[in-house]
Amino acid sequence: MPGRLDRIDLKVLRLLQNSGRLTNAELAETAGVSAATCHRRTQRLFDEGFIAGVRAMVAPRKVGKGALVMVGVVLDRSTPESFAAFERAIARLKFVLDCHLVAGDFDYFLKIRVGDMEDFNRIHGEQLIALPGVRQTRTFFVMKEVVDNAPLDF
Amino acid sequence: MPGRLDRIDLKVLRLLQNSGRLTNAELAETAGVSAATCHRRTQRLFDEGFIAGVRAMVAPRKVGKGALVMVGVVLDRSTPESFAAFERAIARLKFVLDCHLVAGDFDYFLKIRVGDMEDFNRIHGEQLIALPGVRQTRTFFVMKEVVDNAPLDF
DNA sequence: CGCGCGCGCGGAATATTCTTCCATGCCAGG
DNA sequence: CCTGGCATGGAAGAATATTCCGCGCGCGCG
Repeated sequence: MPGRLDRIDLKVLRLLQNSGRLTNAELAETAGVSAATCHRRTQRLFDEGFIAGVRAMVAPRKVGKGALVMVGVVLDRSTPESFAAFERAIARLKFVLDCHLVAGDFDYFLKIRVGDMEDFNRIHGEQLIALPGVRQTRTFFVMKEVVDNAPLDF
Repeated sequence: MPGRLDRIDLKVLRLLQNSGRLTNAELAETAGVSAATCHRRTQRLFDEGFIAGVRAMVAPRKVGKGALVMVGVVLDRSTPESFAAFERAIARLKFVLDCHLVAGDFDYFLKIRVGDMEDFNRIHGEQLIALPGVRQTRTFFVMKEVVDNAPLDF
């Protein structure tokens, strides 16, 4: 790990996590350093990979992606090639927000955003169960999003 | 819903989702409109809630949150009060990134970020099973993050 | 048809901000 | 004490944001 984070770096990180479009001037004032110093600190956070990117969080319902579904997947075989093929295929599916290889009753957990249940059923039938090596899937429709994509606490 | 999105709005939305710190000038040029128009469009996207916020995505491993865990939760009773109490308590736990009420074998699905397994075991024993109304939890350690928090496709 | 209205556009001007350069202060090692 | 390395803040020129203005277009009404 290239560098450690002092109090100011942490402050900048937290500020940018909450408001990614804060100007450098605003950051500097809140963090209590000069604009020049703040600018250097911020750039370092980007350059050294502490900030992987800055993203506008689009409201899903506003763009017709109001339905959230969690899906547990079990594969036929537990071979490295089997896993690799599945993961390669998953990467093409844009509606998959999360895909994690897990230990437990499932091989993978998926988090999927679609327009509605009908939308999901089509996708499930046409694309999910057709993924390479899939033995079974278990679908958990989300009825209420209590917390979705909360900011990281550090 | 207040307004629809034309081709330019969509372009700006997608650009900002991928690079939330693009300047208005850059946005304008890429979207093919004047800076003034682009500025108005962008502000509307914020004002009308199409963009819920802009967030710097902090690299979890860089800040000591490299471990991801999915947890299925079953409550004792399925009453509205029982759900409400659980949700209220969950909101205080900063390490919970997602908490969704689902239909199926579980009542809730949680996505949790911590430092490591030991960290999680402590939290599980001290905080998760102590949440109001929890009958049982099932833990799925994430062994590989294939896709994490992918941008929305719209 | 012609007219006026509303709307969104781009250009221009001002205010703000970014970005870099430079000189200073601080600290550790010789 | 001196020296080198390093991070800082101030200052200045370049870039940007934000607002104001007049224009053109389409639409509905007289």
